[in-house]
Amino acid sequence: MINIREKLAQNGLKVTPQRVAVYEAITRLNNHPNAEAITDYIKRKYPNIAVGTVYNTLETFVQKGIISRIKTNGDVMRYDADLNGHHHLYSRDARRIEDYHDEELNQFLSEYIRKKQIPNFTVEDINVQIVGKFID
Amino acid sequence: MINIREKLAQNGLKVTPQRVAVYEAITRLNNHPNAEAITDYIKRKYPNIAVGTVYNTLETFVQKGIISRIKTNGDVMRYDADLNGHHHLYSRDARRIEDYHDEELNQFLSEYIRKKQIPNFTVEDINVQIVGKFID
DNA sequence: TCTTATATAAGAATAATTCTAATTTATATT
DNA sequence: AATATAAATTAGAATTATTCTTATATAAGA
Repeated sequence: MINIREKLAQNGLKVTPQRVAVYEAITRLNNHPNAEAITDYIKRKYPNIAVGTVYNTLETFVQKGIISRIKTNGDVMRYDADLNGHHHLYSRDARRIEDYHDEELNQFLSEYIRKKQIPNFTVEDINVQIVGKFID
Repeated sequence: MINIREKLAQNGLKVTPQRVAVYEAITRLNNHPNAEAITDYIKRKYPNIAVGTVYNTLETFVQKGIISRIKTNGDVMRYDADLNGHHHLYSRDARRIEDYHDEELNQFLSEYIRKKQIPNFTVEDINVQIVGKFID
């Protein structure tokens, strides 16, 4: 578990209650929330936060590598505080997104792609989206 | 190469010049265009097409499985007329997206995921996004 | 405590997409 | 070929997510 205050300081960012709140919202919600869900969550304790601040903060965090953005299919941008290389399970409509951790798969893919040598392209990250149906 | 007129008929869709134009724009542009690029392309020959029609048409095509939408990272929705299972290479900013065809990888992944049996999830599609730098 | 660069609030602006209602058209039927 | 009708298109208004602007407030170092 990351200490967000330290992380902010390490990145030369001021430690503000808004930033701490945004980070906590993402980890607490824990379901790849979008900006609106994050804002709503924060407003329960901190009703005056401006949406612009939430968007700014999210952008800053993504730039600094504190969180990541998740690519979706027709849905709005969503965010993830888990930075351990992992993949995602998507419902068809991408409304629901869950983590899929699989170290064996990570190993295989980076090795495979490294060997394959894609011409004119330097690989930085590999990302698997598994689309299907959640049963529950 | 698919005959779009037949494809429309097969799907119970009327064969209109707008629909044909949208499909042709996506195949001709061939670089995962967004709705704006598609509209601009069509307007050169067909200046009166309404943006709403382009959006409707894209949505209809996606529903019917005639084209696919591509998930991106902060960019707008983009479209692909190539339905042969393939993956994508993304630049960091996702401005540039290229196809990555690799049948061996497809084989491996579907086999791997099938064996792995993700609990409470039925896999329908697997999608690899390779993020990195294009060299050229 | 003071200074100042940085961050935030509030709301206006923008951009992508969707919606609405009137009109037109593709296709099935005569 | 003409007609009927369900479906599609147009034009522009509406909506929604996100970004921008500017004045004010604040964190952190001196």
